[in-house]
Amino acid sequence: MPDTLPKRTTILDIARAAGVSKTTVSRFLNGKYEYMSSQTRERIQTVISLSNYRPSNIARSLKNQRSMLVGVAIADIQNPFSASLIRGIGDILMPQDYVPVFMNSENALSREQELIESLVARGVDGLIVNTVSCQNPFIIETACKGVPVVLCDRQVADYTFDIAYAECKAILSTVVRHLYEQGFWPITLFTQPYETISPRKLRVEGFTQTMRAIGCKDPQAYIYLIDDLQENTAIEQTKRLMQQKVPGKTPAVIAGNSVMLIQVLLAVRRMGLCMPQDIGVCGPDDWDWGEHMNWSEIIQPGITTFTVPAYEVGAATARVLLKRLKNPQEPKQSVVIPSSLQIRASTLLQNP
Amino acid sequence: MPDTLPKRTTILDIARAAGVSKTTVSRFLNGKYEYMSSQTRERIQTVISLSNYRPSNIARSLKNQRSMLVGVAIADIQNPFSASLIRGIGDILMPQDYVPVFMNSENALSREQELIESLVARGVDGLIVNTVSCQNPFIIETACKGVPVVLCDRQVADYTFDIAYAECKAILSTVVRHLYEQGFWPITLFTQPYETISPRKLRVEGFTQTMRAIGCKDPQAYIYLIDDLQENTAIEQTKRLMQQKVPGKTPAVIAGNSVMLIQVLLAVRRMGLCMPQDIGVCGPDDWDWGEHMNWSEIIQPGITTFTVPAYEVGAATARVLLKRLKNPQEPKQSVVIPSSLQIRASTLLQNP
DNA sequence: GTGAAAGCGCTAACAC
DNA sequence: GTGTTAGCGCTTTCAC
Repeated sequence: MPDTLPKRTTILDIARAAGVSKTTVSRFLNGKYEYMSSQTRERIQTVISLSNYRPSNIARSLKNQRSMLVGVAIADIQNPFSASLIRGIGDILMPQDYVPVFMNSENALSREQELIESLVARGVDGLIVNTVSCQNPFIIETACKGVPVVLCDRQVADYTFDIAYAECKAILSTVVRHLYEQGFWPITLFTQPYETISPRKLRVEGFTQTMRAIGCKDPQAYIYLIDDLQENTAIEQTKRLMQQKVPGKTPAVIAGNSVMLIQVLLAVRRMGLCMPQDIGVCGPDDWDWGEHMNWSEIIQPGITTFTVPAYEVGAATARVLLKRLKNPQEPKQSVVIPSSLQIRASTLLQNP
Repeated sequence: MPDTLPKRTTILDIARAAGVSKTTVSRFLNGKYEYMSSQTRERIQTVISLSNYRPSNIARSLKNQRSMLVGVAIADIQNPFSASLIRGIGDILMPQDYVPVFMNSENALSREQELIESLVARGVDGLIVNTVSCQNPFIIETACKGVPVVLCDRQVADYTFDIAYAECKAILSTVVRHLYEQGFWPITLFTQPYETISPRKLRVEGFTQTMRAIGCKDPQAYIYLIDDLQENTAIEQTKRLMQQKVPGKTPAVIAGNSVMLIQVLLAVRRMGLCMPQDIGVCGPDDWDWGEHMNWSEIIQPGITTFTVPAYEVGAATARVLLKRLKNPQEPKQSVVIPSSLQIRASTLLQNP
C-alpha cells in the first residue's frame, strides 16, 4: 500500500500523553466534566488542542448504534423547489450535529427504493423522503421496521407518517376564484399525472371543487393532462385550448408546477399569444429566491404566481424528524405551510 | 429506552444459522468464493436471503478505515448550476458504491471550513469542493494532511489540485466578438467581485484580452462591478450604462453569471428598455434543463446565452476523484469542459 | 476449505 | 475521580 494517512491519532494516544485512561478522555470528549478533577480536565484539554486529534465518528457510531446521519431522498433534485428544500433541511439538522445525506431518486420509484435501502444499510438514524409516489409499500415497510421516517411535501397512502407539506388545495381555490372574477373562461388546470403525487392531487381537488362551486358542471373536462414534459405536449394542449376558445372570452391556464409553467409560457411565446389579452397564465413559484431574482416578474408581462414555501417545508420536515428522534413514542404529526397568491399582469384582465 | 430496533441481525447470527464461522460468512460477503466449497456457499446464500441481514457499513468502515463516503462542499446549493453539478457527481459516484454527502457552504468561507472539518471528521474517503474562494489555505492544509481533494469548477491559488471545470475564458472571447460584429458598443461585462473566484476571473481575463484585441484601450472601464446581488445594484449599473450611451450605438451587457443575468433582465424590464434595439443582453445559461424548458427562450425576445455544462463538470469531477482514490500517486489532473454560444434575438442587431 | 482470535476507535458498566 | 474491561460488527492474519 502506498502512503496511507500517517496513522490516525486515537483516544489512546491522547490518554497516554495526558497520563490518564481512555475512559477519562472519553468522558472529557463527551463533556462529562463532573467525573474528573479540573487539573485532569485541563491536562486533557491541552494535549488535545496541541494534537490534531479528532474523535472517529465511525467508531462512535459503531459503539452508540447511531450515526448522526439523516438520509434524505429527493424525488427530483434538479427541480429548483428541491434546492430550497435542501437548504431548509440542512439549516435545521446541522446545528443539531446531524448530517443530512441528500440523494436523488430521479423521479423513479425503483431508484428511490435503492436509495432508501442503501441509506438504511449505512445506518442513518432517520429518513426524510420527498417521495416519488404515494403508492409506496416499500417505504411503509421501512417505517414498520422501526426506521424513523418523515415525509416531505408528499403523502404516502395507507399509512400515517410524520409529514410537513405546503398547502395546495386552498390556494388552488383562491386562484380559480381570482381568474373567475377577472372574467377568464374557460379556466383550465394543466397538470402532470396526479394520481400518485399528493400535492398534484390536492391541487386537482381544490380546482375541481371550486370549479363546481362557481357553477361548472364537469370540472374534469377542464383538466389538461401533460404526460411527458420532455415532449411538446404542453404546446399541443395550449393549441387545443385556444381552439376551444369561447367567443368573447379569454381562456386561462393554471400550471400545476413551475416546470410546467415554463412550458406553457414557452408555448404561449411560440404561438405568438399575448398575456393576458389572448390567454391568462399563472402557476406556482417554488424558487424561493427573493424579490431581487424573481423570474416571474421578468417575463413579460409579469406572471401571476402562488408561492410554494419550499425552504419552510424543508425546515419544518427536519424539525419534525428531530422531534421524532427525541421521542419515538409521540403521536405522528402533520405540519402544513401556507401558500399565498401573488397577482401580476398575466391574469389581470380588468383594470384594478 | 423505549422500543429500539428489534436487535440487529449480525454476521454471527448468519454464521450460526449456516453452521459456519464468521470468517466464512465474511468471505462470502466479500465475494471470496475461492475459500469455500460450493455447498457452504449455497448454505450461506440461502440463510442470508431468508434473513433480513444487511452487513453494517459502519463496522465495515471501522475495520477497513474507509467509509465509502465522499464529502461534497457546494458553494451555493440554491444556484441552479449546483443542481446539475450534484446530479453529475451522484451519477458517477453511486454506481461505484460511493455515497456523496452534499453540503452547502452558503458562499461563506468559514462555513466551508466547518463543513470540510466535519466531513473529514466523519471519515469521508475523499472530498469534492466547489469552493467559495480561491484564497483558501485551509483546503490546502486539508489536502496536505492526505485527504484526497478534487476541486469542482473553481480553482484554488498556490497549490496544484485535481480539478474539473467549465471553460470560461475562450467563450467570453467568442461572446465579445459576436457582440462586436453585431455593432454593439460599448460592450460591458457585469460581474460580481472576481478576485477570489476563478471562473469569474477567467471570464474577466477573456473579456479584457478580447476587448483589447478589438482596439479598446481601457477594457477595465467596461467592467461593471456588482457588489451585492440582494441590492438593486444591477439596476443602478444598467442605468449608468444607459447614461453613457454613445450616440447612434447600442450598448450591450454580458452578465457574468445566470443570477446576474436575471437581475439585468429585471433592470431592463423595469426601465422599459427593449432588447436588442435599446440594449443587447446575454449571459451564461447554467440550468442544463434541455430544450423543452429553456427559460432563455421564453423571455422576450429570446436571450443569447453561453452554456455552462454543469452536469458534465460534476460528472468529470467525480471521475477524477475516483481515479485519485484508486491511484494516490498519479500526477494531478485538470479536466476542462467546453462551452458553446447560443445566439438568440437579444443580441441580434443586424438581420442575419 | 475453514475457523480462532486479534483488533479497528470508541463508550459504558462496574469496580476501586 | 479514575481505571479496567468488555464489547459494537466486521475483516484478516495465521493456523490447521
